Amino acid sequence: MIKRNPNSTLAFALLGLIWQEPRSGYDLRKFFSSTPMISFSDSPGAIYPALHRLELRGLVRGHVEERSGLRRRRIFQLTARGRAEFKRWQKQPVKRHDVVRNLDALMLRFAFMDQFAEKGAAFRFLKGLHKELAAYIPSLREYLISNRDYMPQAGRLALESGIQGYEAQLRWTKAAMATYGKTKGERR
Amino acid sequence: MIKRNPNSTLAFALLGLIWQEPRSGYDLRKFFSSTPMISFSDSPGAIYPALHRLELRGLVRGHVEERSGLRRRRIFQLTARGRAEFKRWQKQPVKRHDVVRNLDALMLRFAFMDQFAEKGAAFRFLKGLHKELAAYIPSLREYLISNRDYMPQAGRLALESGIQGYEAQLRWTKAAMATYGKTKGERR
DNA sequence: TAGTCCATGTAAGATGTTACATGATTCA
DNA sequence: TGAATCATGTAACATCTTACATGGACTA
Repeated sequence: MIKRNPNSTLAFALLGLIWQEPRSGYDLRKFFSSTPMISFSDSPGAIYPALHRLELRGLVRGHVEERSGLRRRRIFQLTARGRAEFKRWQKQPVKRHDVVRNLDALMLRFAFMDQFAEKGAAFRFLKGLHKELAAYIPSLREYLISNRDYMPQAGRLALESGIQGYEAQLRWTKAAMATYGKTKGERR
Repeated sequence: MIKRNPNSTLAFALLGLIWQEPRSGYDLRKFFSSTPMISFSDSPGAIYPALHRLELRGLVRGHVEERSGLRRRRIFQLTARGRAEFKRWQKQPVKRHDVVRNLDALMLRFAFMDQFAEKGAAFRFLKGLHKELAAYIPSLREYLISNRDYMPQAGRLALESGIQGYEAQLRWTKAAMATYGKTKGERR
């Protein structure tokens, strides 16, 4: 029977890394702890159960590596199902909800975009992200203007921090689109 | 017996809002869904259980509002323990771990800073945040420089997005410190 | 009377955190 | 021999998500 649970952000991070090259749980933990993907937990209590779930769902397959010395490692690879599921995740349209609640997951999706998604997916993703940011930022600005006088100073500043963060993201999005436009001769 | 569980980010958001003024679960849900705090879930399945936990732990107290018509509301107030717990949370030092894994919670802490924390806490918070950002950003830059050539293009771009987000946060932090310096005559 | 808003709640289920446990190998 | 590193795992616990349930009052 097919499990109908949506995979977590961690699950997709694992799938993406394993697709890049087969890796063990330990490899993945080390990757998280020693690269900017440090924003993911490298705790064994998160990673090993997540890998087992992926295996149960048929998205990865692990096999024990034979080697002398050292404790045996289980190396995981993506299955065809795993690759399909990852692609499905990558090509979902960018929703406001993602921008508001889950920007990190969105950027994770993008990070693997030109390795595993179809041609043009990265550019489409950026266009969608641009659209949602360009719609969301003014609504935050309007809230600030209307409520300035009723908000405590720190609250006001905190909101400005959020707005400026989204504005930086918007600038990045434009620059990234230009990159793809140039590199791939993509047109709107 | 005293419960030793750390409260969640949502729990502290609820405590801060209830401290501002007594509110019902419904008030809190509406606040989340209609302001930039939309980044919190307004789902009843998150909010009502969280309020019950806070009450169990003695951090809030709810009482049923008497009124004709409409269904009764339970209005919550902070207890002395709730206020103490919130202050304790606010004055924790800024750690790199917070910057890397939980920047949103950090900004929530700041958002209530000049209402409920002691004088000078906001400025100290900003100094700590500045220090951690100024230390973390170069380590991301160095990773990018060392690994540029081995990273896929989208991965590189995603990392740049993260760096630029942190840089925007750093600029904001400096500007906010200047605000407090001016307003309060605070000195380093 | 049907729909919408006010208002609070629970149930099932998955995921994540922290802490603990274990065992092999290498190196000082 | 003790410490560090490689390597995988489990247990307890809390929290969150989604979906469902309920019921009063207002209004078109």
